[in-house]
Amino acid sequence: MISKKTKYAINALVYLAQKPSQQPVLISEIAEHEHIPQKFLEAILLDLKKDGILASKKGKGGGYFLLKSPNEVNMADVMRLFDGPIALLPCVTYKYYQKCEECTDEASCGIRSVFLEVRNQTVDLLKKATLTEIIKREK
Amino acid sequence: MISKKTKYAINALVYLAQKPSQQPVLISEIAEHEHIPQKFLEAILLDLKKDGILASKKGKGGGYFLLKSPNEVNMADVMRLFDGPIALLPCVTYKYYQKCEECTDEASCGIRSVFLEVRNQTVDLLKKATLTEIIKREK
DNA sequence: TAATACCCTACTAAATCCATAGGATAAATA
DNA sequence: TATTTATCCTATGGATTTAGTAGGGTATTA
Repeated sequence: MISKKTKYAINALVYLAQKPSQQPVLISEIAEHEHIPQKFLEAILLDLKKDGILASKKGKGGGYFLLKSPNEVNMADVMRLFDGPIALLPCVTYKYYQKCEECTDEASCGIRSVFLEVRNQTVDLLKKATLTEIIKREK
Repeated sequence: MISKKTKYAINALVYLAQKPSQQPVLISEIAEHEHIPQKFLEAILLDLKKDGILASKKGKGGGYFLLKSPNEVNMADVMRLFDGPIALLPCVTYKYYQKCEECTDEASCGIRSVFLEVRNQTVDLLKKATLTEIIKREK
């Protein structure tokens, strides 16, 4: 299961992607419309900003807006940002790789082979799932 | 990521599947060979027994052995037993289904559509991943 | 300069994970 | 029948993660 944080992030991003580009949207507006606790959402949007997906404007007339193009933002990246690796085993992840102590030969491990396949298929689907794609599917 | 519990369960099952059928194997032997804390393994094997995958024999000459055939035991079932649903969202799982509060029309939800696809593909792969299949891949 | 709205740190309740401890129960054997 | 063997069962605990809340700081703009 993905965390609520990731789910909220996706909801917020889909919402922002449907607004006129570069136009700041209030945190409170997103929070209310998407039913997300506002203070919690603040932290989420900040993370998305630090990652370069969103940008913000302070003061009156401020808010958050998409920095990246909606077809550049995919679910694999968002999930990794908040929940870490997508793989189900540490030995089939690239960035967070960790060897299994019990494993003598990784290349011939049948368990690893299965979970590597699962990971690759999942990452593939999630990379194709951009904001543009999600919005397209709403119709 | 799957829990250590699930990983240990899979390791133990693969080990047992390679032993002569119906022949009891000591918890201590599995624990040592697969580098699993013995007391922790006890609880895991008990769960597998309650689920009908394993059977046990008490007393001298006792131990655990596979009750189901190795080609009937798949990774989807094992993962569900210990970690719960495989799906990444509560609204795309069958047994543990839960509606998203914010969702007005599930059928047209683009996010759900994506994660339903991921779930189906994953479950498909994991169902094909039986003990027989895993052992076959070791070679 | 005052209002607005994002930014930052710290804290917490609850749940989950990964075990460990200690004994109860059942089966085989001498 | 007593003893050994090995599974079965209950309770407990530390560490980490999750899902927030509280409260104020800082920058921008009208």
